[in-house]
Amino acid sequence: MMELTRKGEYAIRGIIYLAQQPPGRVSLISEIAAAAEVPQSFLAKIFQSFAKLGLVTSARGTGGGFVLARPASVITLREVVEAVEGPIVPNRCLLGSACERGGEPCRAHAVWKQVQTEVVHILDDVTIESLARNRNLDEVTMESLARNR
Amino acid sequence: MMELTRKGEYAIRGIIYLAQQPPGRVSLISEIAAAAEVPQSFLAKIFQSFAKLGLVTSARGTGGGFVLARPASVITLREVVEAVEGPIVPNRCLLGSACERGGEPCRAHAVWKQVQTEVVHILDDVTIESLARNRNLDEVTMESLARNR
DNA sequence: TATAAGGAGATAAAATTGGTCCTAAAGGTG
DNA sequence: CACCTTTAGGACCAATTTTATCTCCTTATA
Repeated sequence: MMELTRKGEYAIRGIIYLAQQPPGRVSLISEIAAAAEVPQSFLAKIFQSFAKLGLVTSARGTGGGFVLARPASVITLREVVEAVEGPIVPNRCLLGSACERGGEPCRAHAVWKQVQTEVVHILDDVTIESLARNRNLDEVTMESLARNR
Repeated sequence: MMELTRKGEYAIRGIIYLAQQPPGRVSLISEIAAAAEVPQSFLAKIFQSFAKLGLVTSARGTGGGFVLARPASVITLREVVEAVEGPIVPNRCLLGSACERGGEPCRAHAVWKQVQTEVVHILDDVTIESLARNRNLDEVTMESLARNR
């Protein structure tokens, strides 16, 4: 349950690669795909989404390619995931008022709302910069644990 | 992203109905399906899973049907969801060591672990009894008013 | 005129959302 | 006891949707 698809996985791998490049360096989709080990044609569409949402800047033609549109420190994991997977919604009932049966929202409505809030909060607190940084995961874990009290 | 399927939705609706019955009362799958407004043939399979996992007790033949195997107060939402949707896993990489690339786990590994822990914790804290209970006093009030008329 | 992204499909495989039909168990009846 | 009805168990089927790619054509640009 609640699984990220390959699209989300590839999106993260791809944008982390971009974040690891020297600032301003332009990367080709072919280069990113090779480095992140993801299918190029698939990644191309993922980066189209990124560009449309203003996460990356794209340029066509010779010398074209992709660059982060903002510093990696102000791009959150949530933005990246939602860019390709859509909003984080543990149950459809959180979208339209689609869970109303007999005039009442579904019994678990408040629980799903809580799950959504929690997950969004976690992903909002993770920047692409922190993921791109070369450090051991223990440190990252300790940090987020500390933030969460 | 991270959506519960209809199977999970139906599972919750179905077991809540069971929890709302007088203790020991046996319910037929046809009855549960009608009350919860879910396809009977689909619900039958869901309850098979419940039975196999010991969430409900089933009996065949005349007088047969389903009863909760434990008090609703000690059945958690997590158990119900995992019974039909499988373990709560926001990313495949949390299962086998399938996210290793170049000897390293994926960059976001710790984040997914944290998400998993959080969600599991929330769902573990919700009992079917709490979901089955009448939520607001207004409803109860309206009901007894209607009865007294 | 290369080059590289944008965008519109096309497609195969897998998962979802059901349904059908037969079997097995349990109770009731003559 | 034999038999019939009832009700869950289980195997299998099928339509639809989603996932995961790929291909090809267009557009912008150095």
